[in-house]
Amino acid sequence: MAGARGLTIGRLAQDAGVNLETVRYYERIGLMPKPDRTSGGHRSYTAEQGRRLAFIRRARELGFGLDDVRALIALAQPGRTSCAEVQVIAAAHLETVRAKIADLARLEAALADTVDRCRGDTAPSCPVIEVLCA
Amino acid sequence: MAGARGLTIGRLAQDAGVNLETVRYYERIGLMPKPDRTSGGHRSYTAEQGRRLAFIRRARELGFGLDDVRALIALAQPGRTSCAEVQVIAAAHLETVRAKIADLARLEAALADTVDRCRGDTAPSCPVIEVLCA
DNA sequence: TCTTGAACCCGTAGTCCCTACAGGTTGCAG
DNA sequence: CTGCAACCTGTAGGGACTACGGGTTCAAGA
Repeated sequence: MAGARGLTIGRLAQDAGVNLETVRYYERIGLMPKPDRTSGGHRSYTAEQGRRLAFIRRARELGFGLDDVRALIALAQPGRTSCAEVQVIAAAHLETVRAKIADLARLEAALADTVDRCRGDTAPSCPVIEVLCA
Repeated sequence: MAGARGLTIGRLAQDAGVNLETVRYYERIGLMPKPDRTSGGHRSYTAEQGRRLAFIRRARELGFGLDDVRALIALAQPGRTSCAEVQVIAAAHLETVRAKIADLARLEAALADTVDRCRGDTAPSCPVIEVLCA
C-alpha cells in the first residue's frame, strides 16, 4: 500500500480536462502546489492534488478569475468555509457576468440592426461603413 | 492657409475618446499612419487622420477585433466599398457576439442558481463550494 | 527674454490566462 | 536493449492595450 505511485502530470491533466501546460503554469503561479518528483524528475501527484485541479477547473468554467479561484480554495479548506465570505466573491462575479451580458446585448442589437440593412450586394455604399464613418 | 498646424496627439486622442498611448500603439502596429512631425519631433495630425481614429474607435466599440478593423478600413476607402464584403465581416462578428452572449447566459444561470442557495451566514458549508467540489 | 510646467518623446514591461515551441531527458513496453 | 511516448526546462507569443521612467519640447505668462 505504501508504494502507491502518484499520478503523472499527463494523467492529472486529462482527468481534470485541463491542458498539461496549464498545470505547469498553475504550479508556477502558485495555484497548484509543487508535487513530489520521481527519481528522474517527473512530477508525481496525489489524488488530493487531482481534486484541487478539478476544483480550479470548475471555478474557471464558472468564469472566476485566478485570484478569485485562489480565494475560493482558501475558503474551501475544511473548517474554514464561511458561506458569507464565499457569497461576497460569487455575488461580485455574478454582477460582472451580468454587466458583460448587458454590454454584449447592446452590442448585438446595434450590430444586428446595421447588418440587417446591408443589402449584401456589390453596392459602393454600405450601412455598416456609414455607421462607422458617422 | 498653408501653415495650418496639425493636431497634437493629445488633441487627437481626446477628440476620438481614445487613450493617448493607444494612438501610439495603433501607429506601432500600422493601424494608424505615421503622422508628420514638428521640428521638435512631436506628432502632427491632419483632420483626416482624426476621422480615421474615430472610425477605429467606433469599430472597436462594436467589438470588432483589430484585424477586422483593418479590413473594414480598407473596405471603407472611397470607391472600394463593397457591401457584400463588409457584410461577411460584420455577420461573422455578430455570430461571435451571439455565441458569447449564449455562453455568458448559461454561466449566469448556473451562478445565480448557486448563489441563491447561499444563506450568506457563517455556516461552515456553502452551496458554492459544494458545487466546486462536486 | 526667460521660466515654468504641461504635454510630448521613446522604449520597455506589465496585464490576463494560457499556449506553443525547442531541444533535451526519462519511463516503460516489447 | 531499443524505440518512442511522455515528460522536463525555459522562453516567447497572443490580443489589446496600459503604465512607467527618464528625458525633451512647446507655449503661455512675467
